[in-house]
Amino acid sequence: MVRRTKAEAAATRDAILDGAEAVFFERGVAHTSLEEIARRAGVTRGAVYWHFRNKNAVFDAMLERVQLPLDELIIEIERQSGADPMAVIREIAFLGLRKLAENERYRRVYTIVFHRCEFVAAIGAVVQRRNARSRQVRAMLEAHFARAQRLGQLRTGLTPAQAASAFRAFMVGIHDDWLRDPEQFDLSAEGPAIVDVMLAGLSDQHCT
Amino acid sequence: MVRRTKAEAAATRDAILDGAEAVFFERGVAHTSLEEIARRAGVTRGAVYWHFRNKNAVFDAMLERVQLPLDELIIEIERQSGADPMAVIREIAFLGLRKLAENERYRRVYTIVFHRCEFVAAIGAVVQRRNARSRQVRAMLEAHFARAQRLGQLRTGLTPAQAASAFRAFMVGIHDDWLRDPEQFDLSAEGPAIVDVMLAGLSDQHCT
DNA sequence: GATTACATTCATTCACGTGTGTATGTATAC
DNA sequence: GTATACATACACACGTGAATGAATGTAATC
Repeated sequence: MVRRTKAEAAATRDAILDGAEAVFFERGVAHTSLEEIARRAGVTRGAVYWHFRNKNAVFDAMLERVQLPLDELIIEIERQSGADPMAVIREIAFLGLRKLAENERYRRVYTIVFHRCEFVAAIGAVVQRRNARSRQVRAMLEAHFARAQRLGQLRTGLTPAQAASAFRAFMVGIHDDWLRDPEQFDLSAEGPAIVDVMLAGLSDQHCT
Repeated sequence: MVRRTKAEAAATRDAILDGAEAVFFERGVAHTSLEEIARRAGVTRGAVYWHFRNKNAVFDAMLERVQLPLDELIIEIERQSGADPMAVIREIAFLGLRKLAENERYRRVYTIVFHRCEFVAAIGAVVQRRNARSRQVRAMLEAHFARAQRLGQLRTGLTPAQAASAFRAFMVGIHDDWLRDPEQFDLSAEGPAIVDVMLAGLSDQHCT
């Protein structure tokens, strides 16, 4: 069982990432060995070390598999409903919750990110990339809220930065809290109502 | 250096927990050895194994050191402002943020809980206790929001369960997001305003 | 288009370090 | 004198990373 065609090699690479996803989810990133990942993927550590430098690289690649498509979707949303900033915010929130509720891979990977790994200097590059991503998202949110403010849609007395902080905290919290115990409430059913609570807090109130 | 008085023994126990706190924070729970904890505490692994069964027991004890006082404070709050349910909610939120901003031990331990450990079956008891605690908090919140609803203080169309979910997500998110990068905004200064965004979303709107 | 030469894709093996749990030693408080 | 509060020592398992092997795809050559 050796030198395969390019397509077959790509398939084993994917199998390794699938295996990593499963084992990371079950045992946590730090507690899983490359041996377990390889076994789950039906290969040996040799294959893993061929495709990836070490466990961090596996983790990294596993993240990219779900983050890249999501980034593209967000860009798409921004282009479509670019006119109304609060609508963009709302769509992004709904998109996140829908992904969580419906896409198993997304749910599993983010469970790993939130509850099955340690964000520590040892995984270096991952942490830095995550922080960079984080600041990028924050900047995007602030820009939308600033536009909302100019349109009189932001609650009076609230700065765009504060709005961004509140919204981020809320979205991060939904992920963290719900993924910790998905049985605590029905995300598909209650999600939109819960998001609208946050949006109501952020929006200027018009009394009819 | 051996058999000490009871008070001295309790002091070394505390020193071990202090060391664990520091090393867990720096390297993550899974990546720290009892040897490192012992060294930081100025003792050997022998002392650690005498006071605790294993690393999980150390982690457990470290958590209790901050959770017990916090529980008592919340009980105190509930007794004082028992009349106004939304005021209780607000006080609890403020208390949490104040602890985060001011109490270094609280901040470090919760950084560990949120970003430096893996919640996986391997740490068994801790996970179960956390889930139990979680359901308990949720029940308390729902009770307060139910009372608020009867007083006409809850946003119309919102159920107490939804309100509890939204509030929990928000508070968890503040912890998760801010602790990941405390430099991203000034929690002491902006915290109250951000909390009030959430509360505004949860409250019924009175148009004057 | 068959052969040759080389690169790819893994499997296998080995050397090494590191952490754990326990057993044992020991001096002191009680 | 005995239980306590540690320090020391030991046996063991596990994981890593690199080195090596092996078999096949692929491309160049004739």
